Amino acid sequence: MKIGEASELSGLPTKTIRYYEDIGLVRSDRRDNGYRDYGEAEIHKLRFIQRSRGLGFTVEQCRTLLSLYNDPDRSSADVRALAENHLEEIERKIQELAGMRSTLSQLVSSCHGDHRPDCPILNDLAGSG
Amino acid sequence: MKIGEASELSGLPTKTIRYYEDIGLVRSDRRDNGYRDYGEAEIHKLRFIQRSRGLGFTVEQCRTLLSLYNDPDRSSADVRALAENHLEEIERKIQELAGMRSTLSQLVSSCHGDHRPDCPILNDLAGSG
DNA sequence: CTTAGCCTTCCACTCACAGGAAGGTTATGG
DNA sequence: CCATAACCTTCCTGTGAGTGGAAGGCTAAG
Repeated sequence: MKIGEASELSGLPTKTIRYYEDIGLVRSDRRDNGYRDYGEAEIHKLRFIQRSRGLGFTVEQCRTLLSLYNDPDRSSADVRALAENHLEEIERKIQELAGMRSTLSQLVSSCHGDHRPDCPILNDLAGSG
Repeated sequence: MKIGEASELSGLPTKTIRYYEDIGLVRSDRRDNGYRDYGEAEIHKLRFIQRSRGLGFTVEQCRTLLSLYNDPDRSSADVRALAENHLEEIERKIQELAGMRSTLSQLVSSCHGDHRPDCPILNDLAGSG
């Protein structure tokens, strides 16, 4: 199967699949004409990565997850630890964004938003609040 | 005042201040020895940027905010529109992260996390769920 | 025979800096 | 007078995770 079909089946852009090959995350066979050729196993791998990325794991974490997936002697504790770390990271980001949202929504609602130049948002950013 | 003190007063690393100068966001005078020299006005500007960045505005949005701040004929509606757009962006990111958190925390709690290789997290990523 | 739609490689760009090398300046201490 | 430390300068490279585009090869259909 050519890269276009692999793209459709995996949900990843062809550019991204080539990039993953560049960084050694996946591989591909080649046909005589130089085209990449994918089998079921690689598609499976690509979908695995697509799902992992969709949960916000970094590409390096995906690499680790893949190697854990392919290691029959892994312990589920290792996988869980990785996922827990990532979950904490997500939690941290949400907290940070929630703080911004809180401040910003206050500022937005305190700004009348008309043709006049007076603006509490700018006043706050300027430190006069 | 030299860049080190400007850094302390603004809360921005010296590297960042030089970068902002590179991209034309701020400026600085120079002493005879080539050192950057900052006055009150530039410090004020740096703090303005620091606060704006802290609320998650992009550097380009900071540039716009600064020019609005310096424009006596601005309308507060323009500022508010910018802030509202940004607020929506933040909301979107929070939603995305919350979705990840939801899925991930379910997966983490369904994984026993011991020495055995069987792992619901990997099973899910592999699409067998 | 040409056109469209695939595919290839390679290079540059994104964003917002951070790290580090190589070297100049200045304050302090002996 | 000299050494040393703590500043400062410019310039180059790297980050993460791709995206965009150029220049060119392959192939099926009309």
